[in-house]
Amino acid sequence: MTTRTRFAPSPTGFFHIGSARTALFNWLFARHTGGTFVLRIEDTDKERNTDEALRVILDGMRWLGLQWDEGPEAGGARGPYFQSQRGDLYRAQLKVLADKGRAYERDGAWWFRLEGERHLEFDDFAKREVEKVRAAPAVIDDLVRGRVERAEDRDFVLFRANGEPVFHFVNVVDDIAMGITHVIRGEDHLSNTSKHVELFRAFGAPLPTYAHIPLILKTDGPGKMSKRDRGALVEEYRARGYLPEAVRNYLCLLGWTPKDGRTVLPIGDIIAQFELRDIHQANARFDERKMASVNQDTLRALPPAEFARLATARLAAAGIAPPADRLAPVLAAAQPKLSALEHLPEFVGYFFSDDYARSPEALEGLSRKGGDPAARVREALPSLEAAAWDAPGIDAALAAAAAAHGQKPSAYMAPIRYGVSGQAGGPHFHDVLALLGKDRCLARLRAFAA
RNA sequence: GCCCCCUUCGUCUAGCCCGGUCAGGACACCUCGCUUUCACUGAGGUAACUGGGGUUCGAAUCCCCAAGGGGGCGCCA
Repeated sequence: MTTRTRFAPSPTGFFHIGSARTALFNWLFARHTGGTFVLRIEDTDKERNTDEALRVILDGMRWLGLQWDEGPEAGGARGPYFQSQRGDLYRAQLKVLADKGRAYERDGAWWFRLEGERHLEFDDFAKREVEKVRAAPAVIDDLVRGRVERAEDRDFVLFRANGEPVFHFVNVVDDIAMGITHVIRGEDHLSNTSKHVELFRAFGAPLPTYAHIPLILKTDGPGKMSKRDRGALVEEYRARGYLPEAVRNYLCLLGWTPKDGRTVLPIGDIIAQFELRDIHQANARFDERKMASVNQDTLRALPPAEFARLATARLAAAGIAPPADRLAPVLAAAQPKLSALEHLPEFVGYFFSDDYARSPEALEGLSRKGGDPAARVREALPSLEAAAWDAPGIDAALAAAAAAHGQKPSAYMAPIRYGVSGQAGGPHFHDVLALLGKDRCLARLRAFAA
């Protein structure tokens, strides 16, 4: 039997990192098993569904490289893939349940009828007397959680009085109609799964295999990641210049661990190793620093041509667009030292303009550990002016200045770097000086020392 | 209030199923090295089995209880 998984987002205008991870695990499992990955849009709540909201999801999925086999803009034999277009099916399936005596109308809405002894009881949560049912517990054989039993104890709504079907109903009807074999979703759905099992059984349909994956929690503070948390939205990483394969790689690490012990690895290797049984049971806390570290490693490992392509676009967006022949050597020097594309403009901007920003924090740090940076530059200037402008020549100049003023040669490097770039860090010292050229370096150093 | 899930370094985790290792790795942090900066790199270091009972010669690992964390309980998805 070929596997069929699905990701069924509701277009809210955001692509939450937790949703992306759910989509990712469904995609990974489909790819691992050679199955089909379906994208279904749960847009039953008409109020807040817009084209832009849909785009956020589709663009985000494609950006992460999670191409779906069936769904919007991909087609497929089990469509349409928008729930807003499947109303006839839902009404027909409601009638099926009604004919079996498992659905009934009350207060203008249609309800699912549980099987079991009924009685009235005061409900502490609803704060009123309600009709409870002693139904047999639904049994879920979850690939991640193991055997879970939970009993529903109240009839629940299938169709609202306004004629719209509710999530639990459309979700199950579609999963049956679309032949979904594995339901991989967040643990927040585990308690609701008993409703879904009741529906599958009422329809006489076989249960899919369930895998409820752990949630992603806030970095600090209580609860799961929410839209308002920093780093919670896929589109945020895209805007900041994160590499999609790095974001995807990090997401794999929340709730799953590669068997080979690597943390940064190609997606093909992840697909080959990915098993639902290996998904963790405990919730994972989001760590932006580790994500940044994965992004950094991925960035450094990029083929230089690919790095150059992305870097050029990033710089252009910041208004820095030098000719390719001037840019290429700078980018070659920058790639091994850069932590994120996001920082590229200030990392290399001073190569292309004399109007660059000086970092006050960098100056403060320099002064704190090395004395007066301008004084060091004044000491080094005469020998630099006489130096041959290559690494040995500059080293000799620094050594001469050091000998004359009772300093270590290294004491001059940070002040000189700051003098020519306004930064505390950057490409290798010698690369910076060579790429800027002697004249520009000396001019900047004189200005700084004055 | 009721129900469900979970519990190893600050964080992500390996180990747990099939009891016996100085409880391993990664990120972060700290220290030192690279006559010489750096968002680089190398070498070290700090740091964890939630608690209590039980079974056992022996428990992170098996069982029970408690506590803590998370989720669900809607005519939202």
